[in-house]
Amino acid sequence: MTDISDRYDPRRVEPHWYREWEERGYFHADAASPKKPYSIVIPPPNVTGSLHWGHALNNTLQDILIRYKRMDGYNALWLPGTDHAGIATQYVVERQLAAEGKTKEDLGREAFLARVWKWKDESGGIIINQLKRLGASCDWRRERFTMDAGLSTAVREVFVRLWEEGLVYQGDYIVNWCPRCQTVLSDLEVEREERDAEFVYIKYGPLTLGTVRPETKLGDTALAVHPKDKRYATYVGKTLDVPSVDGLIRMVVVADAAVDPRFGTGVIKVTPGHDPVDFEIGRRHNLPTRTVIGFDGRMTALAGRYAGLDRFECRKRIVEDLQALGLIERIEPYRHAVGVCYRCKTVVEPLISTQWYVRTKPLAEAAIKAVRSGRIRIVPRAWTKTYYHWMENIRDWAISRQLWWGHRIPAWYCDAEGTVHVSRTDLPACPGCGGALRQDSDVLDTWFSSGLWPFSTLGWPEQTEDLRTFYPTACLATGFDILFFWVARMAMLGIKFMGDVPFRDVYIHALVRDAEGAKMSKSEGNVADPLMVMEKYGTDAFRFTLAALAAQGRDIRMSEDRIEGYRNFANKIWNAARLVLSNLDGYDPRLAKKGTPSVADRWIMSRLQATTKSVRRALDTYRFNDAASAVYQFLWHEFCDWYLEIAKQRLYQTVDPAARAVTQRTLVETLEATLRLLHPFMPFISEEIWQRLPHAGPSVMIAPFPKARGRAHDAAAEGRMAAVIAIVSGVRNVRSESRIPPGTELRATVRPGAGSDVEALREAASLMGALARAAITVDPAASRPAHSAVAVADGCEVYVELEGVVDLGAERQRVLKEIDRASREITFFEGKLSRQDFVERAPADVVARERERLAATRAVLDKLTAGLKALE
RNA sequence: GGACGAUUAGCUCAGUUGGCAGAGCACCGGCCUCACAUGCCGGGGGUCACUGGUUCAAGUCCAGUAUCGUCCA
Repeated sequence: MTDISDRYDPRRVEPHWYREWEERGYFHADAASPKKPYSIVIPPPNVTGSLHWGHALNNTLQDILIRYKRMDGYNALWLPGTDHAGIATQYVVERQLAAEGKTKEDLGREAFLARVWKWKDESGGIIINQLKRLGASCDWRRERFTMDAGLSTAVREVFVRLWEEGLVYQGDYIVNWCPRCQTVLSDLEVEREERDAEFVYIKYGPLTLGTVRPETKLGDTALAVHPKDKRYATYVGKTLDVPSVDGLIRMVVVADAAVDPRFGTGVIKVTPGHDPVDFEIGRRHNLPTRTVIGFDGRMTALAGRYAGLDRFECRKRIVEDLQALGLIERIEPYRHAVGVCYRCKTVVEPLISTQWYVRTKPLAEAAIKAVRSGRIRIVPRAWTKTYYHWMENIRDWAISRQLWWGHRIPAWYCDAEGTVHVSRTDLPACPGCGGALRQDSDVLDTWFSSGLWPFSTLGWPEQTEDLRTFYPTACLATGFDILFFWVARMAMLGIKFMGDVPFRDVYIHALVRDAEGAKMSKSEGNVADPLMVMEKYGTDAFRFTLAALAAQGRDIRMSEDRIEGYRNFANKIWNAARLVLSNLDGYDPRLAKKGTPSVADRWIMSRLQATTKSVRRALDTYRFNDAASAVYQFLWHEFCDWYLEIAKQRLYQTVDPAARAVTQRTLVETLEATLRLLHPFMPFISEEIWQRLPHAGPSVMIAPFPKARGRAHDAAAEGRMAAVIAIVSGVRNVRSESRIPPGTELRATVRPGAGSDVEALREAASLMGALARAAITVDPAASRPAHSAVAVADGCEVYVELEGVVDLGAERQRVLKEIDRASREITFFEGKLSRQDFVERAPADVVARERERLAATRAVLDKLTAGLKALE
């Protein structure tokens, strides 16, 4: 391995291993395997999408889980796929057509759909290759698309069964309409955007009210006030003739609790045709509806002389006309959030239209129960509240979309009979009269098919082996932004159609933001392409960064500094491996059996066990950052900083071949096991190095994940190493603070403390000396040499001779600093222990611990004080 | 207006059951020591937003205040 560079180059390593794993079939899960199943379905990215930071985080975490479980002996399935993304995909192709000067109507439905499929086959699913670049160990043989034949069958089956049970219905309701996309949007597809507007106070006879939408005045059918509002009580139930743009109009005044008496004047106009709240008020009071704005965003014939005007143009005209008539009291600037289409940002127009709905209440009840009973676990717990809140206030789900691209609604109309027929199979003729049928022209909301994803992808409605083995899935990992869009719907539909929850755990992770905290978004232009970042720093560093940041509550602020740090970590591992590999000449495992492990050998093995335990516990509870930092800490600050330095001493100084072999074995075994711990986080570098080390099996990817053995904690070795580390650090500290050049060889004497193991210290003396660059002797009877510094380490006194080499003033400063620190601690402990309450009421072990600490710190102080005197 | 969340080192953030405040980066000092300068050694740095309360003990539990954020009206 000495032939390879001292810089780790991920570009030379990564593409190779991914291909290898895939070709060897490691990603594939066998439904017939006797192993315990562990399955995850991917949140399907849009087929139009390309990898952004959110995907990168989401899929890295899933890959960590699945690689961990696969290594740990589970039959691990990660099922990938994409989503047909109705509006987005149709929009992409429509834009292409527009560039050719054509519209989808020019092509006709069938030709247009053919065009979309062509686009999908040629340009869709870029993200799949990007996921591979990320190292995602998905079972690509099971890749699915929401418009696949099988999934389409599932969609129809679900629609028909819901219809048969009365859970799907058609109705005239107020919907969110996008005049540009010419489709209805679900509540969730409407985004809020802050915009400046005018709050116009209009006189309605004796009353005045404020509105930001004066154009809807033409659709007013009532005025409303709060029932308890005394100011207007006399008007309630009265009919007023109020002057308006076209003379007097007749308005009834109703009382409704939906009115906020503190907002504006406390009076609102009611426009049931163009406002969701007004729509509800209208139903409660049997008010008529006037639709004055059409699906094209222009005023309808009912708008009289305003007919044909764009709704915003009309707003201006109405205000002008009202002003001319003296009907405007005043106009105030107003900033508010308007609903816009999540896709094209056009202001959404609430309109009444006929749509298909899912009756969600009965489905939601079961989904709530699943979480309450613990059948579904939401992690972190805090999100359960949000889930309940949404589920308990759920509104019926508008599932029809006026698009062409998607699952066409399986409903046929017989115009002759005036009947509707919903069917699993295409209907050629009316089952009643045999006459011609017309299929509903709408398609279903994309989330309708996504809601079936955890079981439709496994073959449902067929009772497949995959379904039996892998449903319910173990975990669903997602950002909180689609908790309602998707997670809630999967829960409802999974329970309904599978009779069991679709997943046991829902792990909600943060959203990725840029270093300034802004949401990463293409329109903001603040996005560093994650693929460029992977290219620059390596996929492993990129993934490790995401894992290390994953714990953060709601946001992750991404910064390149952090990624660079983990790139350095990868390089560190690489170089540690180079050191190990270059010292394996003549390594004979049989010879190692004849040797005895040193304290350092036992220590690093013990630390490895502790690390293994931490990593497992962290991964089992979705604490990815804890897992990542446990590996990082161990590998860098224990294995590299201490063990490798010690091992070098033993390898270069020891003549005993058995001892040398033991060291080699410890190096190999520790590094090998650590690479297995690291693999889920950094799959590529771990494989590359693992392959070069002595190992069992064909790939680290399918090697067993390390297990923590119960009795592996070696307290004796850890105690002895703690002393070594403390003494070496003590000498180094003296050197540094006293400005002694690193090259100067020091002389130091260790006087063991009361509880020290003198023999162990003697054994470690030369080792400590090498690490501290000092000649160290251990002498229980030592007295302080003149002109020496004293360090107190693990109860021992360490005298460092400063004869000639040193600035005594600096040394005095150092000791004074230590004395100050110890004194402050003593004050703290004394204060605590002097309180009667503490001693009497705190648990005995806590009190005892504090007493021990006080005694130990006092001993340190005594030694330091003596040391200071000796410097005078 | 309502709900939820946040406020800890210069920055970005951890801190699981209350028991001596942590990491990474940045900073300061010293080192090209035979794996690594993408490195090594040493070091400084915090009234845990504020005010009360519970407790022997509060960053952690409770109430309120302030500022910021997200979602919903």
